[in-house]
Amino acid sequence: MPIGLKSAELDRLDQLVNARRKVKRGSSLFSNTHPFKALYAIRSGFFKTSLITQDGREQITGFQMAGEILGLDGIVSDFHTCDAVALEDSEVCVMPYDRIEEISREVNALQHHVHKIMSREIVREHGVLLLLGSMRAEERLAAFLLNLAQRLQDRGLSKTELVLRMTREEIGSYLGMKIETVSRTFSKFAEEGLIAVNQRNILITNADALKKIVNPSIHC
Amino acid sequence: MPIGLKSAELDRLDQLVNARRKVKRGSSLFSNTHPFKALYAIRSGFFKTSLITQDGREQITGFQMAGEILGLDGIVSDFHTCDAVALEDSEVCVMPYDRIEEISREVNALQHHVHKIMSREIVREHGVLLLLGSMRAEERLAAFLLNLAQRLQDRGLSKTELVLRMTREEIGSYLGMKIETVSRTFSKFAEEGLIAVNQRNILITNADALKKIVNPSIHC
DNA sequence: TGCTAGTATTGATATAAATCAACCATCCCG
DNA sequence: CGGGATGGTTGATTTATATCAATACTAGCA
Repeated sequence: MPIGLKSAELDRLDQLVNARRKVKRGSSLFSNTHPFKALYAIRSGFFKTSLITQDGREQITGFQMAGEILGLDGIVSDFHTCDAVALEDSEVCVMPYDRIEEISREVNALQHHVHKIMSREIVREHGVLLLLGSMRAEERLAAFLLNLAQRLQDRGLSKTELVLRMTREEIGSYLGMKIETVSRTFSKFAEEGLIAVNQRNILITNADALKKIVNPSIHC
Repeated sequence: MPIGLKSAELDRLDQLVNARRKVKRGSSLFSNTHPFKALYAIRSGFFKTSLITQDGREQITGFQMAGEILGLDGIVSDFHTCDAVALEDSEVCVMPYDRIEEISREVNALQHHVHKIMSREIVREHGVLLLLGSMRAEERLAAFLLNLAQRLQDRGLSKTELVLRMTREEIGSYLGMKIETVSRTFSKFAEEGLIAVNQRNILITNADALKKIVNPSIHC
C-alpha cells in the first residue's frame, strides 16, 4: 500500500479491509460465475487462477503470491470469470469492492494505486502473451523460472532457491505445454548445469544462461 | 459512456475529452517507452497494439476498433509499454489521465466505468491466453474470426461480412502462428465451405461450424 | 511394512506447425 | 504500360512438441 499519507487518510484505509480469510490448500477463494463482491490481497500463501473450457481443458492464467491482488476479473460483469485456488494454505485480506470505490474517491493515493494494480495486471498479461505467442518451450520455462525468482527476491527471499508450489502439469498449463515437455525441459536445464532439480526444489545455478535462453540477442 | 447521469455530471464528463487526434494508417498513436499522459477512445478506425522483443520479434497483443480504449498499459509506470499503430486512417479522443482521475472522484459512474474498462481488458486477455495456451491453429483462427464478427455485430455491422484490416502476418503474430499456417487455415476453411475468402474480404458462410471448431463439446 | 494414488521421468513414435522455396496477385508509381 | 514492392498462396520437407506407453518416486495410510 502507498506511503506518505496523512493520518486521516490512513484511518480511512484501515476501513478498507473488512476481514481476513484463510484458504486451505486445494480449496478455492472464488470461482467462475460466483458473484463478485470483493478484491483480495494475499497476506501469505500461493494461488493459481485458471479458466476451464466447456470441454474440460484448464488454462492457468497466473500464479499469485503474497502482496498480489486477486479478483480484478470480476469487476466488469459483477461475476468472477475465473477460478482462484490456493496451492498452499493461505490467508487473504477481503476488501469489499464498494468500499474500495468509496474510499478511492476520498484518498487520491488509493485511487491511483487501484488503477496501477489493474494496469500492472494488463502489462503482466501482455508478457504472458509474448511468452505463449512467440517463445519456444525452453524459452518459456526459462522465463517462468526467472520470473518466479525475481518475485521471490522482491519479497526478500533467495533468488536462486525456489520451491515450486505447483505441479508440473500446472506449469505446463500456464506455459502452454504438456507435462512431458515440462519435465524434459527441466531435465535438459539440469543436464546443462543451469539448474539443479530435486522434486519441487529448484536451485538456479546459472541465471545468466537462463536469461540468454529467454533473450539470445542482448547477450551476443 | 454510461447513461442516466445528472446534467451537472454530464457537464463534467464533457471536460474529459480535451482533443481529438487523427492517426494516419501506419503511423503510431503511442509507442513503448513514450511518457504516458492520456487514454484514448477510438472514434473511428482500427488499431493494433504490439510488443517488440529485443531480438525483433513482434507480438501483437490486440486489435482495437471504434469505441474501445487504448493506453491502459501506461498507467502502472507512467510510460507506455507497447506500441499502438493505426491499421487504417483513424481518429481518437484524447482523455488526459489526470483529468480522468479528477472527474472520477466526482462522478461515481465514471469511476466505475473506468474500473470496468480495465477489468474487461484483463478478462479479454485471459481469453487470449486460453487461445494461445490450449488451442490448435484451426481453433485459434476460428475463434479469431468469430470474435471479430461479434464485435462488428455489436457495432451494428454485418456479422458475416468482414473486411480484415490487418495482414495475414499480423493475424499470425496475434494468434501465435506463422503466416503460411494462417494462409493454409483460411484455405482449409474455404474448401470446407465455412467461409469465402477474397483477399481481405471474408464472408462467414457457416458460423455454427466455426463455433464447433472452437468448442467441439457443446455441439455434440 | 507394504499398498495405493498422485506425481514425475524417460523413451518411442506420431503429428501439427515451422521452415524452406517457388510462385502468384495486387497495387502503386515512374 | 511496365516493373518492383508488398502481400499472399501452395508444395515439399524438417522439426518441435504432443502423444502413447512404461516405469519410478514420494507421501499418506491401512
